[in-house]
Amino acid sequence: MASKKVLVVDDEPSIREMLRLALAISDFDFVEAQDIHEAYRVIVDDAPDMVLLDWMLPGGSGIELLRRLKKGEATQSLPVIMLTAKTHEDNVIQGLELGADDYITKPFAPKELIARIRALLRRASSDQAGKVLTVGDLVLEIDSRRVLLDNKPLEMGPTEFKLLHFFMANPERAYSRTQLLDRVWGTNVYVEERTVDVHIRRLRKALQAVNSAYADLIQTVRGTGYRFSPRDLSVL
Amino acid sequence: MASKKVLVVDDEPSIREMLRLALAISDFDFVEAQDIHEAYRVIVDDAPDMVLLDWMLPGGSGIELLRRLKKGEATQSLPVIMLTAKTHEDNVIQGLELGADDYITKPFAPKELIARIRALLRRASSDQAGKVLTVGDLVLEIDSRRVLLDNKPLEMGPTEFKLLHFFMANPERAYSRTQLLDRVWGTNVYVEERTVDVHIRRLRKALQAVNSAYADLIQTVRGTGYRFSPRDLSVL
DNA sequence: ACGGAAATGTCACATAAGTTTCATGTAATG
DNA sequence: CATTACATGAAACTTATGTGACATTTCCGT
Repeated sequence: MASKKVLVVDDEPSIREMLRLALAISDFDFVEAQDIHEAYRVIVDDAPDMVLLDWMLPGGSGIELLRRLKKGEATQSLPVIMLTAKTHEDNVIQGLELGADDYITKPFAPKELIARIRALLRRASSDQAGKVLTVGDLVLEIDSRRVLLDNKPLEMGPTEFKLLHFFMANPERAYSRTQLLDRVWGTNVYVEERTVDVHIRRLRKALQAVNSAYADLIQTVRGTGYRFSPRDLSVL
Repeated sequence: MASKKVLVVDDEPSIREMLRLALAISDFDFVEAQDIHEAYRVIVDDAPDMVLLDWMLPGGSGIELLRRLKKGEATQSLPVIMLTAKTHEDNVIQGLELGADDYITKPFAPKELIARIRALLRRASSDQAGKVLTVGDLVLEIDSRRVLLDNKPLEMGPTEFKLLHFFMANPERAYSRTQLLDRVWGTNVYVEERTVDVHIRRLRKALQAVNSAYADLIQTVRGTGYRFSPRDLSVL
């Protein structure tokens, strides 16, 4: 299973390093940012599964980032745990009101932090359970791990399933091969970029086998990568 | 006998810890949740045999969870004991009306709690008696511990029976080997994941021996685990 | 307590399925 | 057209699952 990716936002390199280690031991993927600006960029580009957010940051407090995240459609359900100093209890309240999911006061035991992260990710993924993604007559069932087109099951391998899942969850946007590798294959996997092409082809093939109109959902964006575009589906 | 699994839903870590101990002493399995969201997820994923539900919870009172459980087909018969503060007697009435099976007011003696849990589980398991699960011509009789296909008895060991029972109660969903071990073998059992394969094979073999079409009910979901899917049964 | 049947879990090997890379063909771009 | 990027088929490889056999344990009847 691809491990979950945690974004750590803290201006102290030493703290980031400590967290990197703690997370690595528990088999989490790790990305980092020193300020909220960088953090936002990482969230958009790397799509972490959750955020560990320090409250005291130079150049815009964590609260600002949190507010921004909760405003955005795509980011509002991203789980956030805040890291606060013990003294600022009012920040905690403010943070929770703004939609942080949990908080932990510094200094903290890595073990506890990991436990909280696990709990939070579990909670978050249970929101996914029972969910079904739909585009026209194309249905992707997460629970049963199946894809149906016109009520007929589609044959595809695990990678194609993940790829389609990603596309259906992120339509109408072009992704580079590198981005796809990062987000579908997982971080720190190293394969040729061209491999993506092959899986795209297999996915198209699977769709085409049942209903050829649906193969066009996956569009090549020359010089960039690929895009999943329900908008252009003539059948709809 | 696999011990019964009790889910404790309480936001106080200290109370969860106390209950964990009390339950461990009496040889119950234990799972926990801090809020109703997490609780629901645990119910779906870990299938506890009953729930100890605190009434006062942040982010959605216990009443909400209870309502949700009673609405769901699969969860409505799950036994629930509520934990309430002495002062809120009206909550008790409301809870019982909604379908809680029993209540106990805090503070309580662990001994009494255990007694109530035992009583409730006894009651609940006798409700199960006489029940029969059916998929097409496949009939599983819970109390006689028998399986019939086309009116002919199927030969299988207890583990295969439990496995089939679980599948028939939870169709159309892919389960990992780990999940199956958790839910069919029981918590804190330590066996190889691949053991599941062997039992799956024995179960398929038993089905095939009588009616080969039914062997396809148990599908391999490569990279994930297995799925029981009546939907694809051509005979229906 | 004892022997034997039944059930279980583990292993080793066979087979199947899926993935990546590569070589080559084809289409877009300026 | 020359160039670049993408599509595609197939080989080489990797990984996951199926399967039979066996050692061990559990359960019974004696």
